[in-house]
Amino acid sequence: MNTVPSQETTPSAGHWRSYAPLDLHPILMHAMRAFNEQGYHGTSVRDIAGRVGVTVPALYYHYENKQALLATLLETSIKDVLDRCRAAAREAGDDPLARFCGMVESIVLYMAHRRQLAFLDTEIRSLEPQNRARYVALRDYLEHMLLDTVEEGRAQGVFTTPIPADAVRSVLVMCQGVANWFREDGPLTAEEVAERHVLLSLGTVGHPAAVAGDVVLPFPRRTPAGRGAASRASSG
Amino acid sequence: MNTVPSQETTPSAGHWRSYAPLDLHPILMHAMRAFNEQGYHGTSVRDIAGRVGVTVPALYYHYENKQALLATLLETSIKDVLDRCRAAAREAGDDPLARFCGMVESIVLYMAHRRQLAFLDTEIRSLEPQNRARYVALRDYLEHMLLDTVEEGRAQGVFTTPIPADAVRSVLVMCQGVANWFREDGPLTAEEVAERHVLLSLGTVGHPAAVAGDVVLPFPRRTPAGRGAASRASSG
DNA sequence: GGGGACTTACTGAGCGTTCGCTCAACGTAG
DNA sequence: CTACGTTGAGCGAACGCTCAGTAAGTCCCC
Repeated sequence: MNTVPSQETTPSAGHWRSYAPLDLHPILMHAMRAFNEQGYHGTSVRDIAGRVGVTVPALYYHYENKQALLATLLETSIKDVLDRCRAAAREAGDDPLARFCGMVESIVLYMAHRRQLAFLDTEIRSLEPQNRARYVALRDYLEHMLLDTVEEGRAQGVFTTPIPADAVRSVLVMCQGVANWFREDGPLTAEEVAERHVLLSLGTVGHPAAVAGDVVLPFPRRTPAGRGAASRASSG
Repeated sequence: MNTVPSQETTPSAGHWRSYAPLDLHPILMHAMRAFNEQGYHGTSVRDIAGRVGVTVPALYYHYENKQALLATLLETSIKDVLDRCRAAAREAGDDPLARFCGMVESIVLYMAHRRQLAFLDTEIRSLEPQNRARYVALRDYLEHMLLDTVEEGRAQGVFTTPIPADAVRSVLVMCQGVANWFREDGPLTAEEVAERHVLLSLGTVGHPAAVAGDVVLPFPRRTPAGRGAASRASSG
């Protein structure tokens, strides 16, 4: 069966910014939560079944095994980021600066809105080689997309970093990091976090205007300053 | 017993840059490797004992339980980073720019030279609340140190980021990220990676000179360009 | 519209294995 | 003779997973 969320693939403009409540098969939903709280190996099949409110065999009726749960979740997740990032890039057109900003925004929005799915990235180690290979290939593709944009921007003099590959990896790492600390009830909305990370990322790839302070992004805040990192809780 | 590495705390200048081969009690060493490869819950006590070449009870003679192995490893690790980072900051003196660069360099050097220890950071979730609290407190202290420096630099006009707290968190995330992908046999040495991350971090906190290209760091390379991310292997 | 064939979603029981951990006993070095 | 470091044997509990079986629905044929 492997019922998967409808994936929200309507092609309307800016659709990559909109997030309906996560709609996963109940088994996947509870597996995701359990894996987040206890990790893959720390979660038993009985635990997942218990959360769902069914027996263990019912779970095996829907999914081949425990591994398939994780693989399905991770693949669902990376494909959604990739789709949204591609949509953002398409919408931004050919200008490397706009593309870069759109891609970073889309990725960070995902990390915040789909935090629990995105956080499972820490569990790739628990994927069997074949599943991991598929996942890593998709993640590499995302990195490749971003790197192409940065290198084009560099050719046009928009980005000044002498080390685009390292810059892109760092940008992705810090975007991914959002899934580690973002909390819905924190001081910043997902949109604000995305905006801030666009600015930070521009600095990382060396966009002079951003660093000189010439790029003025609106920073609507729910708290006056910025220091309070909401819940620093180091992870699940 | 809980034999712990000699910690290399000689107070000579720049000592935070030097890394002797990791010298851990064999049990800790093999536990570290196993946790890296399979995660905490994915590793059995029997597996660790087997790697060490002793029986299970021998292991329990030296460490209270499996949890103590992880807690000891993580605490050893974070304390070492903290010591080195403090030493780097002390050596840099009062100038915020120099302090910031030194601290970032020291952290990245640690992530590369002590990759296997640093990578265990992904296992904090498996720490019991008490152990986790201690670990997180130390990590927060590190973040606080860096934030103070950045805010002082901001007051002096050295850093222009309007969001220092977010910038610092991002910098730390991207430093920590080094432990995920760095390989000793990759195209870059630990020192080169540290240097590059100093530059990237300067961009992230908005150091204008870095982004304008005025800060020229030497970039000795083992490979001509930079794109090749060595082994991207997503994790352990 | 009644009935056989088939499917979907699920259950209780339990398989064999492995888990973290313990205990009594042992050789050896000081 | 004592303390240290280790061992073989094994505890109870939990693990991932499978089995045979069943209630309820859907389908199409006549």
